[in-house]
Amino acid sequence: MPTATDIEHLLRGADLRVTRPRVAVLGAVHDHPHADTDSIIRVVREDLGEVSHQAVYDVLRALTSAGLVRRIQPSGSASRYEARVGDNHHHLVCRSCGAIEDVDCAVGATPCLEPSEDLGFAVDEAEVIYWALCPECSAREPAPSGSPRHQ
Amino acid sequence: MPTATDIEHLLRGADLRVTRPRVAVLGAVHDHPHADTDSIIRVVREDLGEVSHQAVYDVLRALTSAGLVRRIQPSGSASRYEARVGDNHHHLVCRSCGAIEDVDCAVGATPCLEPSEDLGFAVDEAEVIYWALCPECSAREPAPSGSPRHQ
DNA sequence: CGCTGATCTTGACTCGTTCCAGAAAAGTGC
DNA sequence: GCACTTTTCTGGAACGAGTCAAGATCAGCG
Repeated sequence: MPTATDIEHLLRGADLRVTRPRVAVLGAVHDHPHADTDSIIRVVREDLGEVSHQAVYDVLRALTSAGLVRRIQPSGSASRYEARVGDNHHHLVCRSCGAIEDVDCAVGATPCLEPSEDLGFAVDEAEVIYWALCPECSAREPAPSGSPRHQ
Repeated sequence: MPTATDIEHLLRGADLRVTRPRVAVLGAVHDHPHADTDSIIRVVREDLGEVSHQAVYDVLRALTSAGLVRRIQPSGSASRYEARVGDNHHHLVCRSCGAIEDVDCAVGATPCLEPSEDLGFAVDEAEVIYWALCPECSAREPAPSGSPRHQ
């Protein structure tokens, strides 16, 4: 939970101008990991009053390409963002309700970053998604028989 | 490359009615691994003449939930489908051109299907994507400086 | 052959996201 | 503080991927 000043430093460190929308968005992403764009817009507006959705999209793009946030797009749901970057952790995603949890890399420090054969590709990231049913959902619909609906 | 009859058997084996669109779609997925929905529609139409996009979407959904094809959705690109199912292999995806290659699981037979801590989630699949630059693209734009555009 | 429910067609529609352009506002370096 | 540049705002409009709904058609069964 970085303070407003921490966030300011983060922005400056990434050569980004410090603006109120940026501080608010980055703060929102820190406070609500895995939030989708819509929730972020809502949180930011609670904080600042009216902010155009356009601005939020712009800011999220800027932060993403500066590497301050990471964008994740699990199948069939809108983009989500998280501020935990740099460490390479993975995600548990519930097929039913879409809940997302962080998990540390199963294999080790420099984890799964190496496919068995790289075919000449220059790999820079390994993204792992564990598809699952979260405890609540597996209680509700015990056997994910047939086809799990994860739209 | 299964023949039309093979495909028919596959469909029947999965308790699916054998219709011309289904045969064509399943054939197309076999012939064009990692094709997106649009390309599949195009291929199917070359084969059968007019087919509604709706039908193709329906068929792909049916095939996916029957387990005859697998749906993959790398962040920021449309759904793609492949007919190689059952073995759990992973994908190399080029950030620049979107090319996809199969790679076998790096870790072993029952591979990455276990996060370090599962938080009570019932994991049924681990999806691994290696983000990379393919040989052609890394020749073209040597240093992927700044933010790779992979929209 | 004829029924029946599964499948396909048609066309409109939602959703999340991006693009546009000009004007206003705000951050930064001097 | 000022000028310069970037960012944001307004309010569109446009986009692609995917979905919905109603009716027509077809596969598979007896």
